[in-house]
Amino acid sequence: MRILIVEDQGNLAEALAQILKKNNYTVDIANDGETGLDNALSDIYDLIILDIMLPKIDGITILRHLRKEKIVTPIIMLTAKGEISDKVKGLDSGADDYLAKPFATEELLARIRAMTRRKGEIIEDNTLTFDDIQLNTSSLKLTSGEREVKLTLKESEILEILINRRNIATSKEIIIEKLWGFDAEVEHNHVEVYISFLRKKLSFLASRVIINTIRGVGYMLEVKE
Amino acid sequence: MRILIVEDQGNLAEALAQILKKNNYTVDIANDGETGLDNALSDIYDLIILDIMLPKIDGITILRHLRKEKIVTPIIMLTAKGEISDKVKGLDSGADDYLAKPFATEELLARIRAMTRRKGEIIEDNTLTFDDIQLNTSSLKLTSGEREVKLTLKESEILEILINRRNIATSKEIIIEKLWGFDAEVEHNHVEVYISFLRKKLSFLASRVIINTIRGVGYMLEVKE
DNA sequence: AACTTCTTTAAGGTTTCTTTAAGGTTTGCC
DNA sequence: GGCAAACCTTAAAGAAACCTTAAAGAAGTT
Repeated sequence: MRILIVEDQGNLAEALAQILKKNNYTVDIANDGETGLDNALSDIYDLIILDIMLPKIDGITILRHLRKEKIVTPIIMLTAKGEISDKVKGLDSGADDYLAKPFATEELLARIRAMTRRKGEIIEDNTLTFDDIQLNTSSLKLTSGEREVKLTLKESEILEILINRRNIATSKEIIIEKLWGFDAEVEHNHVEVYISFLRKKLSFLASRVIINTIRGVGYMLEVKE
Repeated sequence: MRILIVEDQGNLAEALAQILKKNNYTVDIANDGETGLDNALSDIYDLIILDIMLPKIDGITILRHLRKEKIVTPIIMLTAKGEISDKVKGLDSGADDYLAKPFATEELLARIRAMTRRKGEIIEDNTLTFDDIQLNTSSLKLTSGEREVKLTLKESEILEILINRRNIATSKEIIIEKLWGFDAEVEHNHVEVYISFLRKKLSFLASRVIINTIRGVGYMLEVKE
């Protein structure tokens, strides 16, 4: 799976590339609109991540050009926070999705997966299990025995991380990076609040699962007694 | 694994180099910004530790230059305590991490490991064993037979050092350096207090393991009888 | 526009860990 | 034995880290 990143901010492009490579994508970077368009025209990519503000040729123009050339590669547009009008322009011009900077790693990966999913592909079962709880990351429902609660998106994301890392403590920094992204100005207290919400819901479910605090290290799921 | 240290304070650079070499890294030192940049441009390093305040060329400039030259080696910036704006500048310019002086050896090593970790690496099992005790350095739980106690972060760090150096006495200075950093103003009594806590917990576990004092030298784990 | 739901902010409280400090004990040496 | 240095232990003060809650703010819906 080959992805092209068209982005002039070197550090952002690199960071992105790093993440994508870790997730087994092949990545190329173009630092300005001109090279970006050239590369994209080769039509060898499965996905293009395209910044709007670019030197030489801007993202919207590239997008229009590509669609005119009948290149239908899925495209995710990157836009600075708040540039809603850009969003509209992007979608109008045939972008498949857009993402505001700064964005959370997990969110980008989720969108890429959604975007590159082939039609007819088997729809996965989105259920994660840990001891007596089951989390459906798609419907955001958490179940234990006969009881069930709805989680919010952030609650579900945090629980998902904790379930996936079951045997290793997860620090607040890791959670913040996954949920809010790189340079997000998010306090530790955010995480604490959500952990508190999750604990309340777990206790409502009367589950044996508890979220254990390891002071100075992080959080970890455990089974009571 | 080859690391470049760019740092003008000779003693700090040497101390760092010592520690890294002990941990099986190959280390080069550059004493000013100019040599540092030259060396870094060779692109043979797996990691660069870069001080911000440097003669000739400062750290931030070096960093920008490297990123411009498409050198993506992970970089850890060193900053004097409290220079938060420097931190921001560093990350903005594409640094991967920063560390305030003075720093604890273990923290530096942990960050280096995190930074140089290859993708897809198996999540480690965080358990250290010595005779009849097992220490989980992630959950901070110490187990022996059926019994289990929770350790605090510092207790766990000290025990980890003792287990890793099982056949060699560990001085208070070494422990202080690893837990609090180089020039930390920490008394020997701190270590004594924690050793005392650990002994109490070991005895609660009814383990055969004891912490032996070697007067004038340090501490060492041993098995009773 | 009113409503609902989710997310963020903020404050105060609680718990736990770390540090301090002081008095006691052991050890080696003269 | 007497002394000093090194070490041990403990309680309590101090400092962090964490928890919880309520309410404000944002976003999306009807």
